[in-house]
Amino acid sequence: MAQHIYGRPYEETKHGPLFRPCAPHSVLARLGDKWTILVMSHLAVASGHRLRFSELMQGIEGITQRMLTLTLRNLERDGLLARHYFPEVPPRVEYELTVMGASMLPALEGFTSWIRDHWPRIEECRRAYDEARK
Amino acid sequence: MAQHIYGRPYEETKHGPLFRPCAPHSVLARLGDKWTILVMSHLAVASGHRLRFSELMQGIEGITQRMLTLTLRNLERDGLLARHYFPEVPPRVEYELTVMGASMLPALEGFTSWIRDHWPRIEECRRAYDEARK
DNA sequence: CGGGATCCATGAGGATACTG
DNA sequence: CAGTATCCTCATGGATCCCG
Repeated sequence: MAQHIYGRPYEETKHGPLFRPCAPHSVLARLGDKWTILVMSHLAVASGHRLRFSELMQGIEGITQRMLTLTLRNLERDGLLARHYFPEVPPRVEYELTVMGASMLPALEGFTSWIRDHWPRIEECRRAYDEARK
Repeated sequence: MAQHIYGRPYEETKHGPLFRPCAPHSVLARLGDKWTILVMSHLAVASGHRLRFSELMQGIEGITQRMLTLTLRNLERDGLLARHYFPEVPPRVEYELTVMGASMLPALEGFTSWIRDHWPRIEECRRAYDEARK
């Protein structure tokens, strides 16, 4: 029988619950990568007007051209980002969040605040753990 | 000046907002890995009684001993999981979520439901994107 | 039983150079 | 300006074997 806990599906077997890796996890995996949230946040702040490639680069400390390009392509592929290309000389490209993309960060806000509230304790636990095994 | 958007900090400069990679992101990165959520979910279902290493292995399809060990160690290090070791022969080890660990999945539930609601559309966007560039 | 140790394949991510 | 194209390093994760 299919069950859920906190939105995650599992099957109830005679040996106990059985969890499987599932496809939607790719969304969390993407969010967990190094630059995605920073790019989306920058676009969210700009909400209303689009941002150019160079503006995004300037606004995200340490990102390289390559990683910005890859991050933007992945977001575009998922339908979270719209890319507007103008074949002028020199070329101009503008980016903005789609409606779906704009709805994502607010949905994550509850968890973001959980992290903010618990981060000091987590850091403390890590230090204690590392210290005990040094 | 320090500002925030959806809980994420950034600095307002004369060239526009500036975002930096920040440490708490490691929590999201950990959640984005392959097994963490499945392990935590299994422990959450068992809430009230502890689970043994072998029970966790059985309940998570495809996980190897090595990855289960690594995932458990990381959770323990962050203070999300408690490990109880009994030096018998053969040895027995029991795991349970800490109070902080137990509070994490509920905090994530809002975003989990966002994923569930938007997943079909994301899949559709990916197919369309891949099709257009084939 | 619950790992640790080791080896290996893959992919993320960084540095640099080049281009339509 | 907004990328590609290469090359490189390192971390993640899988497979296998061994051990107290």
